[in-house]
Amino acid sequence: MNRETALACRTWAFEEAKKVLARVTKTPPKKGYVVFETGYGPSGLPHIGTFGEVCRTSMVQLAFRQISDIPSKIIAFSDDMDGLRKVPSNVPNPQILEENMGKALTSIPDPYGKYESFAHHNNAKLREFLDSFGFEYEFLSSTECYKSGRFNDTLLKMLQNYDKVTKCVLPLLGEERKATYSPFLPVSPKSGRVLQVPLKEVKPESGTIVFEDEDGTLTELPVTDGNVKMQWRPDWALRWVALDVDYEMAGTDLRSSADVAKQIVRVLGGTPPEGFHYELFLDEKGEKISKSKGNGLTMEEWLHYAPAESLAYYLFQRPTAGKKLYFDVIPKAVDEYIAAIEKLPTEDDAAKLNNPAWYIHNGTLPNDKHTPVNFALLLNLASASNAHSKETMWGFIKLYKPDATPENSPFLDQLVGFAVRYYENFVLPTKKYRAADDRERAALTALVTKLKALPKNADNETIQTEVFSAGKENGYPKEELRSWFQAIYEVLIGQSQGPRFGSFVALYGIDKSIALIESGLRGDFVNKQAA
RNA sequence: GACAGCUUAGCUCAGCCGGUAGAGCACGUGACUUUUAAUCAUGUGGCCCCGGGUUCGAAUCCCGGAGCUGUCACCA
Repeated sequence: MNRETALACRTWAFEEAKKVLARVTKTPPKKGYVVFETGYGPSGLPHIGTFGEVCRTSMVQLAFRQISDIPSKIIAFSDDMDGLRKVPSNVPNPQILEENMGKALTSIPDPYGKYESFAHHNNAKLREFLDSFGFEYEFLSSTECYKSGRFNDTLLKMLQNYDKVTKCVLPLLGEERKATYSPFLPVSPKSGRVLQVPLKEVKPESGTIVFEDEDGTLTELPVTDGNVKMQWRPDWALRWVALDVDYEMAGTDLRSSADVAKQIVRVLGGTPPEGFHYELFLDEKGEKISKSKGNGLTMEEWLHYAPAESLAYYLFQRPTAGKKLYFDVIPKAVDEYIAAIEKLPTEDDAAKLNNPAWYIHNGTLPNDKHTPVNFALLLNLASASNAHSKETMWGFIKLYKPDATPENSPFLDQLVGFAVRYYENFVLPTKKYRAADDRERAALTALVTKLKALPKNADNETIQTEVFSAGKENGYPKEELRSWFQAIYEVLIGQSQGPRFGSFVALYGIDKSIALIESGLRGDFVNKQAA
């Protein structure tokens, strides 16, 4: 990739990368590489926000690689020394967590019983999650950073600037909290809990703080080596300085806190990282997605109905705009991704840099994402054809694209699986069967007779002809044939529209189709629906 | 109240370092099909939120305003 071309690109990812380039051009990083950080709170499991942040940060890193030779890495930082404040609802053995309230997450036994601590469990889940998408990153544990002494120098600097640091945070706090606020949270040597207590004394010269422990004893602890954790805003600044972070993006909800953290970095004589604030996800009505309300889509739901690449595509689109995240955006994202991927090989470098697919595939041309059929078509096909299996779907696909097979179009095969799920979860529940009236009953009965007379391997057209004549011979004049077919769908499939019925029978199987019609005549579907 | 984002076709949105307004869906028409769905072709449809400014020229830049949405206790 030509550097000039890359520098001319104006997508948000390149604009971000250029900010980083300007930063390291001004003061080259002493560590010899550029650090992109993403943060993660391990009291819960990874979710779409986690994915979005790492995904987007990776895109900025990719852009940066096009405009600079300085090596770079992404750090996934886990805040696993935070005290546990709330027992998550979806965890087994909640009493274990209950008993360890307030302790650092890495000091609490794993309620799943698999890892050495609750945080280790959640960290493992995070890594598993990130790895499953192929992200490249270096994992860092807050606890390890504190305990190993990696943060010591910066912690001492924080202590020397205790008043200034505190002053940065105070304007953001409510009156009550202001009174007791301290940027340092001592870990009680007795209970192991991370304490939110006012400090009795701050001793920069000895590198210690004095506070009243839970049992009332006056205790003095060094701020170094994991004896003390920093409250989250200074904590953020702490690792920006200690790890010399060059870039970190954050949601707009953290804007003011990020600004405070930046101030603290300056107090310590550092340069705050570059970064921008992405907007939060909204639901269909433009309201904020929250777990308690249960509105909007979860990451699992998205991945249940569409490939991860489509989600990455969606996340690439204007991160600074609030994005509505609900089911209907998925098919569009999938199809736009498909269109992008099809276009990519034909584009010159400048155009590639404007193509989301380039970012999604880390600047490479994937050769296994081709599909001759788009997702919208598959969704329609699944609903129309009553498809419960990929095989049925493939039968219909072959009518349109005779050359396509699951073997030569694995990505399409994957999409077919998603379309079937969509059908089963969204369309099936809305089906409304009705009973056949007398004319329909006569025609359907005639159809059964005709189908029984056909050879097992009769083709679409032959069957279609029989369907047609069954209607014609049983009271449907030519101009009413439309309602004959409509009746077939309403009685047998529970929809007013369906596939070409001859094709349907050929694929579904003549015997099975006969059984289906007989069930319909008996009223099985209507009864089942009533029950 | 402070700050941020959004406001462009019926819907969802793209475009924005200024140069005759775009896509998908929906809708209309046609082709194909012994019905429908699908597919293909084609078409209708915009005071680009309002007002001002800069400019030969503004959806795009600047100023002012309106509406919608979000964030701003504690915790992280």
